[in-house]
Amino acid sequence: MDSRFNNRQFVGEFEDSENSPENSGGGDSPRSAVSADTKIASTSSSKRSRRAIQKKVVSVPIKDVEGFRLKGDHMSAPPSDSWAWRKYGQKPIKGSPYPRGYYRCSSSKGCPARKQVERSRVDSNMLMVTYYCEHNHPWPASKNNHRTTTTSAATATPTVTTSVSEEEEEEEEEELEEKKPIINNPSNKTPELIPDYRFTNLSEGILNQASEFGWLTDFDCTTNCTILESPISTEDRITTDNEMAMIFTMREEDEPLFADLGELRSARWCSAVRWRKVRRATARRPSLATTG
DNA sequence: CGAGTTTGACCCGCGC
DNA sequence: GCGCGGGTCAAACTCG
Repeated sequence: MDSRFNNRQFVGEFEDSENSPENSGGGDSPRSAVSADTKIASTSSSKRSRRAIQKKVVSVPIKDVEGFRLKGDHMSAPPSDSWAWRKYGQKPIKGSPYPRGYYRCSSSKGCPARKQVERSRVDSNMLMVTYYCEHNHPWPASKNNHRTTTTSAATATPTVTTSVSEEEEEEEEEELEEKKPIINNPSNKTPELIPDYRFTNLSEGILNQASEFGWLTDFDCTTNCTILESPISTEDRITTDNEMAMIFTMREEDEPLFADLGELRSARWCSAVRWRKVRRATARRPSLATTG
């Protein structure tokens, strides 16, 4: 355990797919002869390769979700991510005053991608959006191919977490061990002052992972990453020793990519990505100063 | 009329 | 073995 990384707070959450609720129960009902495509993250995945499941968690401040409204307990519009989603269920979640909505990708027939939307039980101003997709199935890589038909919420400020199966993590971990940069920060500089080159290797690793997630590859991590150790939300339940955050600062030339992000653009930051691999790769990194 | 949403029921894995 | 909790189904409903 590296206590330096304890007690940090992040937007979003991180779980291995196999430990996620989706794999701990239900959803594999034999009564339904339909929808092998709907079972991708269910227990039936044990018959598939564990690596077949990928999970991405995005945390969105509700205030940034244009069109997001609550009708009683119901969400009238999930956070838009440029893809079309069809709601197929909603469930109250124990311990949370807010229900969880279940969405299936409707952008292409048979698309196995799903997502779950719920309000953070810790910070009710945040929406937690969890995406699931088979590892060998292309995420809706093109925003154009998956234009959402739901109410626009394109001003959302996403914080993204990706996860991969343990099996794959182990392989990647070996690769990262080889690449692992020795990072020191004796000056305890704030993240903004930390030279980007310190994290170049890490960024490459992230990009390899991000390539699985279409739009995430839009980010040029190699030159625009800042690693955060500071709290970026009050989401304290998701702090673990294996997490850290990366902020992708936005360049002038990147702005058209985010032209529809409203306040996000003015904030000049696009996304935060926590990635367990990065945490491991930076195990030797001393504490960084926090940012606001 | 088609597409999307709501909602109660059903199923299954897990913990006790 | 049983109850609980989470995920999904599918009929009914709503909306454009």
